[in-house]
Amino acid sequence: MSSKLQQEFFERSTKRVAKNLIGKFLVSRIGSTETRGIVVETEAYLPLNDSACHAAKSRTARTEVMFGRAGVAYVYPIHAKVCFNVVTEVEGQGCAVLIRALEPVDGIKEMKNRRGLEDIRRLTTGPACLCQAMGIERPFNGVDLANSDELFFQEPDEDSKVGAIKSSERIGVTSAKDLKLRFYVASNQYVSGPKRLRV
DNA sequence: AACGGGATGGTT
DNA sequence: ACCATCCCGTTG
Repeated sequence: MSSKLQQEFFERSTKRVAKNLIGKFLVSRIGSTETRGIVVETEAYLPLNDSACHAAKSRTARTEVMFGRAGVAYVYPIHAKVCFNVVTEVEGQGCAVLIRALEPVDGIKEMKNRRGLEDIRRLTTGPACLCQAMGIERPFNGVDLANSDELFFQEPDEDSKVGAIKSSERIGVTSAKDLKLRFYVASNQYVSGPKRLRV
């Protein structure tokens, strides 16, 4: 029987949560539609000494939920889209893990509808893409994922062997470039990547 | 009130 | 390489 990840899972170090979320399911049940994917790429945004973390600059209306309970969704708008994070650590720190890519598992037809395209490789590769595919929109900001039936993480039934996890610099950030806080399944085709595919 | 920069993504 | 798009924090 697969189980919903609880608050304790998220109330740990941000880096550890980012790593441990790899291989878990992300599930959305909106209306009669269920979509599900395996988390294959995350990024940690730390409570201290991380200038790329939204909460590091200021505690404002936008970042308020990052200072709340672990396990709560932080959904923020960017470039007319949204990205989805889960808040980590003990309350009041201001940190979260960004979900950057999923491997689609269930509800692929609905994902295609929401994304308006057929190519399965492009459904959930990228933080804003997966939000659109899963139906995650701004009202999900502040939702407690441990106590929601609409959006939550789930432990896979069996050991869903996901490949080796690697780390790298985070994508798209303009500060704290040196921190290797992106985690991804190296062999997975749904992992996103820097635009510039330089070697 | 206005300004400018994004934890993006799609097109040229 | 370029830019559509729009929200939000900052500044005046």
